[in-house]
Amino acid sequence: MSSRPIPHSRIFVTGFARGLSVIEAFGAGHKSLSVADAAQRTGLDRAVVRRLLLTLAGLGYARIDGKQFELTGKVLRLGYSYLAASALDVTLQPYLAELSAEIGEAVSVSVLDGNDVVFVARSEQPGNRVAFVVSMGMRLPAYASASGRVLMSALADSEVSARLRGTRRDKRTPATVVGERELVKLVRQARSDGHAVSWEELEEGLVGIAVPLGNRGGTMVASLNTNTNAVRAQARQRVQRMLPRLKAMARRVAEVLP
Amino acid sequence: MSSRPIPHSRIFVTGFARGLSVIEAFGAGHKSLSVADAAQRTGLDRAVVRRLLLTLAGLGYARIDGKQFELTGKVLRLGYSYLAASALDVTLQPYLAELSAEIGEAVSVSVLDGNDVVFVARSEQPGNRVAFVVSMGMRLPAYASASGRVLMSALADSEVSARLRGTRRDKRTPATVVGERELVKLVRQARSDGHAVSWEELEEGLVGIAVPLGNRGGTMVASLNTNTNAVRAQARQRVQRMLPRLKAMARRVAEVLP
DNA sequence: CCCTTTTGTGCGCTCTGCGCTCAAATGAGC
DNA sequence: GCTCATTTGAGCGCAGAGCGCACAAAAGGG
Repeated sequence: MSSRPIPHSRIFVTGFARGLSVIEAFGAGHKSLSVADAAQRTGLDRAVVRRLLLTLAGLGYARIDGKQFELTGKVLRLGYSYLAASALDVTLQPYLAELSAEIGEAVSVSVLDGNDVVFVARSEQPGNRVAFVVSMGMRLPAYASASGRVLMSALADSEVSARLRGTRRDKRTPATVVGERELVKLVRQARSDGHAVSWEELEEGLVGIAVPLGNRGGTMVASLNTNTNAVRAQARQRVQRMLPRLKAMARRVAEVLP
Repeated sequence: MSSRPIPHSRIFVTGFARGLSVIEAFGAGHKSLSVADAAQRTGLDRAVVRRLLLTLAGLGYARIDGKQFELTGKVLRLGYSYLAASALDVTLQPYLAELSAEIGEAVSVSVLDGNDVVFVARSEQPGNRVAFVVSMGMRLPAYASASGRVLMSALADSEVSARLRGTRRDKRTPATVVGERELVKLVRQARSDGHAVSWEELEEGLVGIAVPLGNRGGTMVASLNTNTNAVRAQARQRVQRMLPRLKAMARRVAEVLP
């Protein structure tokens, strides 16, 4: 006679949904959780959480240490399913490497998840020539990053406003734009320019440059971005030199994206 | 009268386990799956898979496009739970940046998952000074990488043998060691040396260097690694110069790891 | 040492979700 | 365009999975 949150839609596997929420209950500052901790964080009954955690442990996604549960590296496979699936990572790597070498800065590819930009591929050019892929997972707030504005430019203005309204917008640096109307205008700008540049809005000294990555059909699937340093001399000219190269690469990549 | 794989252990949430296997059914070359595809790949009944996929979609982890399902960026949150939780990423970042600057090469931290080494943190030093974290997810075969050997050195020899036997060991370069006995010996070597070096075993021209990262209690929690180029002159001396710095940093880091 | 609070777990009952089934859609062949 | 074959979507009755109560066992607190 207690909780009846979902009226059993008959096509919804409650146990699965609850399990996923348990995985997400881990996170910053919650490396290990006891059954009771996890129950509190998810709002589920302790017995339920216990079964779910033991299931995770049984499958190797978690480890039991006394009464504390910890996720194992295996959970990365779940996220990896997405990355490997959206062949972005693998398909794009040679292009990213080439572009990175050309412009002398690390380049990356990101997609939109809610109000965050999520990085899914990256290539760096660290003086040393051994190409080494490390990708995935990092999140940035969409409103304050060039890539976020490019990605949001694929949405309708009303949707952009709605998302902005639903996000905490911190003034991360003095230059960060946080006003909803202003941001919508910047997204519109990105739409018509076919690129976005963010000057020290995310971090002092950091300039973000992003262009949309479309497929042959012309639908935007991701954003191609790079950064440069605002404090070095001639940052402006540098950005102006980089932009056409990013766009040229985006055009080439469009041919190979499904 | 069909499948009865698990006799209901009473603490195992089947729906959850099956759901996770559905997520993993996506992956390289399987960006989008129909209900039937996913059913075949997981070996589950179509009706079951359909419910699970619809559940994923309902929660925003998947998107429906006609009869094809696709994972969304939200699944990265699941893996991210692990990364954020194992504060490795955040805690280590300043140390990694310092080390990377000191030795002039990208450095990274990895953990063991089964037979793979998984990267969980990284810092690069790409000429530009803007520190930018991109981490997570990349996998390498443990047997052929320095970090893998260091990480396996925390296991008992018998366990190492067992894992090696259960892995396909390709000769990725002429230098790759693939013999089980030889590899066990190398792991033992890593254990007594407190480090491992892999000369062009993973990729031609690439030298991997790894040391264990322990916590105060002395239990190994990860591996700290870097790479250098085998073809540049004096690679050997360079490795000899880098090793003590890696070890010194590992000692410092041990103080801050839980 | 007793009492309070927190945590772990057994177990009966109900409601979930399984997987049979059939219907609808798709498409192949003529 | 019609028929047949095949694939996909859903309804529904039944059984047993898993819910959550309630008790037990630790873990403090005074």
